[in-house]
Amino acid sequence: MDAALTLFAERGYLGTSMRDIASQLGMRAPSLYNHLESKQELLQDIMLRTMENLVADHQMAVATTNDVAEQLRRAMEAHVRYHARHPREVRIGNAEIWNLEQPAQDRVRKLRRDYARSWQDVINRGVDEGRFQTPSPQLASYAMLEMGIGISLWYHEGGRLSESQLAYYYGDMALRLVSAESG
Amino acid sequence: MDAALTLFAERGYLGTSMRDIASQLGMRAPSLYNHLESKQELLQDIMLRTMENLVADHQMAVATTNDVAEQLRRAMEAHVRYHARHPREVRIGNAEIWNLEQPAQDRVRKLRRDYARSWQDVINRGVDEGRFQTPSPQLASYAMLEMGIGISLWYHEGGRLSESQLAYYYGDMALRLVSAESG
DNA sequence: GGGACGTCTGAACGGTCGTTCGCCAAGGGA
DNA sequence: TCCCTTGGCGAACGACCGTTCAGACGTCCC
Repeated sequence: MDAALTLFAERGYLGTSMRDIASQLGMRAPSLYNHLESKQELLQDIMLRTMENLVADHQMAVATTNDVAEQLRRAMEAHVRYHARHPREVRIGNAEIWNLEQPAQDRVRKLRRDYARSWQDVINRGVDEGRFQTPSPQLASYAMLEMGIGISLWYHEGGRLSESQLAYYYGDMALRLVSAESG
Repeated sequence: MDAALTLFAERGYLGTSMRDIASQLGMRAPSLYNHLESKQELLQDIMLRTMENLVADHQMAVATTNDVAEQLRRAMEAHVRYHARHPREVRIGNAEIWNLEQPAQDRVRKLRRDYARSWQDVINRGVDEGRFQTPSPQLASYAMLEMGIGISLWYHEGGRLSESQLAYYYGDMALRLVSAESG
């Protein structure tokens, strides 16, 4: 539900009441229960869908080439584009894991772990092939993941930089981080 | 208050009740009001103190040298060390701005802006001196700031990397990001 | 026309929240 | 000994929370 996305992103899960969401839709709170089970279900749907889409975009991006430097660039571009396009989802995803009840919380954590591991695999392969150079592939991957997250906080569509410029610059920075020649 | 720090960091400001905090101290909630004005006062104290200390550490680090590459390295090291040493404060600082009432919220935002601007100044100077190379000094500064924030989420003292190793590696990555020769 | 269905609603539920109040025990200065 | 301060406490406050429920309305098929 779009209204919930906006409100959760702005005020947080606990800071948003069912009455708030309903009022955004011109209804009263009880009416919501004709369309959903509970507030928690809303959060779980949002977070699971968000992580699954992110991972899907990532895998698609990595699969489009065999050149490891190009893989890293495209992974970063997909990462950045996703964060620029879905800032509300990402903000919720990063802030509200603790408010997710089990077993959904563990499912999201597993998706995150898989995502991080896939990044490390790319970097490790680059190091093995002698294309990348870094003191710690793990730290490099963490840094790259984090770099994208901030985008969801300040990027908005009409800004100085287009989404494509943003993606290109961040892809560039990812390659610099491991001292790679740009693809 | 140390108990509030831990609880706010774990469950969030809205997810923590005065009864929770009191119970962590072996008291009942009303007793807390002998020592503080309100729950909001707790949050404001934590966040203002945190940002002021971070800025102070940063300015101290940058002032210790005139070489711009070394300034960038030391700024990143101070940034990383602060996030590794004060994970609870940083987590709260990043998650709870929206729960800060005015005028404290604007004060914190201003401190953040000043901090970010100081990073951009260093990078811009490096570019002007021909020591750094980057398509966008602003994006580079955002990326560096973000890189540190994640540390507060996963670093703990007994981990595989010591705080000093962490600081060194991240300083290294900051210089790589702007393609600078290490100091 | 009539009943079944989907949807919105006011009222209300039990619970938790931040905070206030009046009371009580302990301790120290006179 | 008396008094005053300090700090902790049970009870209680009004507000708000997520959710339930019985009813009211409209729309469709028969």
